[in-house]
Amino acid sequence: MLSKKTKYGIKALTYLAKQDRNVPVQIATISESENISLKFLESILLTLRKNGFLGSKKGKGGGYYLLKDPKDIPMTTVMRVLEGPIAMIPCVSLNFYEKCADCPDENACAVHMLMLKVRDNTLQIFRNTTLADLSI
Amino acid sequence: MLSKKTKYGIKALTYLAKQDRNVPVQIATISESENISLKFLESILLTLRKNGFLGSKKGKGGGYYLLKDPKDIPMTTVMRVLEGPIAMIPCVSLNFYEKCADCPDENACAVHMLMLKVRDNTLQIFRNTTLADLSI
DNA sequence: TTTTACCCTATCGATTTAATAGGATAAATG
DNA sequence: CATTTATCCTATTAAATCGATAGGGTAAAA
Repeated sequence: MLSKKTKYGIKALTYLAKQDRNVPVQIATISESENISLKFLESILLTLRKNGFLGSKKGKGGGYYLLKDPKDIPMTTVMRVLEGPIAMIPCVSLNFYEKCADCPDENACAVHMLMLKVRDNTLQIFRNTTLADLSI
Repeated sequence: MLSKKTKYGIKALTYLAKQDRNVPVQIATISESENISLKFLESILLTLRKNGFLGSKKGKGGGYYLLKDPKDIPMTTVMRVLEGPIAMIPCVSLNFYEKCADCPDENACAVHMLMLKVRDNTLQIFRNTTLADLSI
């Protein structure tokens, strides 16, 4: 299941991608437009800022804005920051690899084999889809 | 994340697919071979039996066995019974569809658009992969 | 100096997950 | 027919995660 954090994060990024990058947008504006709890969204945008996606400005006229061109933001990076691993199981994860405790041989494991195929495909989609593709 | 229930379920099915279909295999045998908690595996096999994948036999010489040829068991059916929806979000699910409360228009939603692509791809893999493919 | 809006940490209730406990039922065996 | 074997079934629980909220701190603009 995709977490609401990720869902809301993508919606917020998409919202920002449709705006003028030089004009900061307030959390409250996005919150109301996208029907997202203000405080929850606040923490999500904070995460996105700390991870280099957003810039922010305090005080009157402040808010958040995209730091990069949407077409230079592949969904892999967004997903990894908000959702964590793209793979369904750690033993096939590129960035969050972990060995299964119960599995003596990964190469002989049916689950590993199947989930590797799924990960390859999903990864390709996320790599080839940028924020710009989602903001039309 | 793939649940351990699904992971263990697939491993157990794979194990059974490698055996003679006419000879029941005891839970304890699979549990030991695959390093799965016996009681947990018991409940998983029960689910698989109730959903038509396995047959069972009680008493001495009893155990579980596959009801169908592994090549006639696509992973879609296994995943749906053990894991639930294949889609990452209910609004793009075929079998477990639910509308998002916050989303006024699915067709204009970035998350919907992205997750639909992922679901299509993942579904294709699960449809084209059978238990036989995983049991080599 | 007041207002505005982001910054940051802590906490909480609800849900889900993985596992366990403990006995009931049915089939084979001697 | 009693005993052993192995599945059947329900309930419970500990831990983790999730979504959301609370509440005050900080910086910038007017």
